[in-house]
Amino acid sequence: MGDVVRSPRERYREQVRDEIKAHAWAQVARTGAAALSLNAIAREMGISGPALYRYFGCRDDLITDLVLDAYRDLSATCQAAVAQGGPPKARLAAVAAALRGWALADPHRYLLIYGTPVPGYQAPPAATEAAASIMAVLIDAFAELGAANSPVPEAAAALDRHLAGHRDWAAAHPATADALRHALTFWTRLHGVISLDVAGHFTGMGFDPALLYSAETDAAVNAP
Amino acid sequence: MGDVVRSPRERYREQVRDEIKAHAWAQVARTGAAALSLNAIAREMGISGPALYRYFGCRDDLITDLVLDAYRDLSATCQAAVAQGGPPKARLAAVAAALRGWALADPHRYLLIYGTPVPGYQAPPAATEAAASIMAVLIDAFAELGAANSPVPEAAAALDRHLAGHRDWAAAHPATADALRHALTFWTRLHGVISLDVAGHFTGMGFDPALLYSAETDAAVNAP
DNA sequence: TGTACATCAGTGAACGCGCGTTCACTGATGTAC
DNA sequence: TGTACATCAGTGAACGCGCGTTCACTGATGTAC
Repeated sequence: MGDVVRSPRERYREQVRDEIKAHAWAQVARTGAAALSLNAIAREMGISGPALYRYFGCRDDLITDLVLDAYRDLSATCQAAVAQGGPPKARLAAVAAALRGWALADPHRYLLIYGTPVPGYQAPPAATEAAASIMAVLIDAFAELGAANSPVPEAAAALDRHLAGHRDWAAAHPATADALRHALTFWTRLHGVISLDVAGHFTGMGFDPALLYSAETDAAVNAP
Repeated sequence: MGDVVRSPRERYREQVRDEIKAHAWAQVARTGAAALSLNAIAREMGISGPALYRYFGCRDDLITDLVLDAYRDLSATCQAAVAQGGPPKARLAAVAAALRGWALADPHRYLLIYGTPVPGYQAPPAATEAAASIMAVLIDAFAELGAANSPVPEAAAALDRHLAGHRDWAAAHPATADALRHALTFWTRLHGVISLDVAGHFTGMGFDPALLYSAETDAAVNAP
């Protein structure tokens, strides 16, 4: 409140900020975040380089904004997918599909948050929190799903015992270690397929990554 | 043959090439491959920048050399792990352990080949072949292991049917689609854990990635 | 409603930096007679 | 064994480029009386 009514100047500022970010995203999509250049953005916008400093303190501030926007957008996408309702397994499948769709729509945006860290750039704490909120969606769904009936292999059971005492990342969640393990596994397996796909490591192999992704989603949802 | 006896000059050339590459690796380890600089390497070596052009045609040639060396080294590491003998499952577990050890020993080396592509750099065909030789190790092991007894879920069965007709990447292998699927799954799952680990996405979460890795290795080896 | 003042977006010049790459050269090392 | 020549590693100057960032400024927009 209070900022609901904005002066024309404030509206204008926000507009230009958004335009800068739009060009930044286009540049990230083209060459990746490491090559992001303030001068290039200014050139594309038809303004001088120093003008950008009215809107962002420095290059890293811009990147931080992009990172946070990406996290927020992905988090919202996952939450929207899970909110479609239905049984837990269907909702998890929906999250998986949404995640892949989001990643393929703009590979460099996915790589910006989950790929090789940008050299010299340190992500802010808010990014970690945003990442945690994405995990929370998964934890909730697996918690509702409950443990599988099939016996848990020893390696997985060992992980469960460990997670029971090492759950800082899910401190706010009352979920069982079983749910935490499933959420972690879901995340790493889907990331495994997506990141190799997005980095081009499947090209030339001649199979359809979508089918591999489906199989992995299914396996992660139904894992013991 | 013929190049077994080398002139002092040839020996010297090779020595300097190796030294350049050693410094290049150190730089990659420090800041990643995208930031690799010929001038910086020359400076570290106490020679002038242009001197490097006696050894590498251009910056991309150096990167290509690093990429190929990384693939070759990883391939040899996996082959050595598999060659330790024992039943297929034990050998696959050995490969998994070797892979993680190799990645953690030099995270940026792993990211150089499996991470976000270096902007503007196109990997040579030889790199794809090297990558295929790593997959071959996995395919062989799973082929020897044979299909699991447990029933195959529908999503996995669908992938099997697809792979039976889309196996360009394993054209040289007589392995069943089942073995191909297991090899793919093994690769993507382990990559999922390793890449998130190496990119620092587990830091602050408070659990031990090694246990997650063990559980995933176990699940991939014993998958239906 | 009109005037005086404050705010602030954007400019253009400049700084210092590091990059990849070329070029003509020097001087040491190796080769052939 | 000694001399003449060819090879070739490495140098230093230079090219053009783009980067992030600062600074003093102009001129338009908004605010207060």
